[in-house]
Amino acid sequence: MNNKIDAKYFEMTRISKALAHPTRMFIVDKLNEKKYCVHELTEMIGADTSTVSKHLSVLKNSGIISDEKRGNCVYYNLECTCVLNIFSCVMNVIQTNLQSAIELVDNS
Amino acid sequence: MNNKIDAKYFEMTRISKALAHPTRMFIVDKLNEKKYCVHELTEMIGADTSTVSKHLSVLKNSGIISDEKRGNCVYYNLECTCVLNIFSCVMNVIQTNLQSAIELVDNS
DNA sequence: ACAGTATTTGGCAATATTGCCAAATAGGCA
DNA sequence: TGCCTATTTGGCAATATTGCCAAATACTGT
Repeated sequence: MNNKIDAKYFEMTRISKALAHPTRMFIVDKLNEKKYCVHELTEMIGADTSTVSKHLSVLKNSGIISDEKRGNCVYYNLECTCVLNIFSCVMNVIQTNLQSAIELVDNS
Repeated sequence: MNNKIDAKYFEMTRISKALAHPTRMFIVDKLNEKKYCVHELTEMIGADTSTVSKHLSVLKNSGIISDEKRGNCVYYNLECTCVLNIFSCVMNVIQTNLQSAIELVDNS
C-alpha cells in the first residue's frame, strides 16, 4: 500500500475515528433531534465541560457537526446525517451475527 | 449518561472503532471485491503478516467480516456491506465542507 | 515424520486517545 | 468596570492502540 493509497484511506478514517467513542455517538444521536449547546450536552453526559467540549471539537474537525454562537452559548448542529447510517449498520451487524449463531445451532 | 445508555453507545462504537484505521478501511474496500486470504492482503498492504492478521481479527470480532479456512489458507469475507456507507458518507462530508467554504468565499 | 508455507498469538516499545484540573477567553448584565 | 455564566485551551497522567519480532499452531506434500 503506497503513500497515496494510504492517504486516501487515512482521510476516510476521519469519520470512523470521530465516531469511535460512546460519548460522541451519544452526541450525534442527540443532535439528530435538535441543536444543543455545550452545557446542555454536558449535563446529559455527566462529564467535565472541557471533556465534552473536546469531544465536540473532534466531531467538528471531522466535518460531522458545525457550531453557531448565540449570545453566551455555542449551539452545535448535525451537518451530515449520513453518519446515522452507522446506527442502522450496527443493528445489521448484530442481526447478521445472531443469524449465523442460530444456523450454527440448528445444524448441530 | 447512566451506565445503561453508555453501554448502548459503547456497543455502537464496535463498528466505528473497527473502521478507525486506514489499513482496516483498505481491507474492507478490498473484501468488497472478493474474498482474499491473509497473505494476499499482506502483500497489498506491505506490513508484517502478524500486523495484518491482527487487523483482520479486529474486523472479525466486530462482526464485519468472517473467515473461512480453505486448505492452508484463511479467506476473509465481507459480511456487512452496509459499512460501505461510511465510504459515501466521507464523500458527503467532504462535499458539505467544500460547499460551506465556497459560500463563505462568495459572501465576502 | 519432516520441511515448507500460512496464520495466529504473546510480548513489548512507540504512539495516540482520553478525562480531569486549572487557566484563559468571550459574552451578558448590573 | 466587575461579576457571572459559557466555552475553549494547555497540561498531564492514565489508558488504549498499533506494529514489529519471535514463537506457537496448523495444514500440505514428500
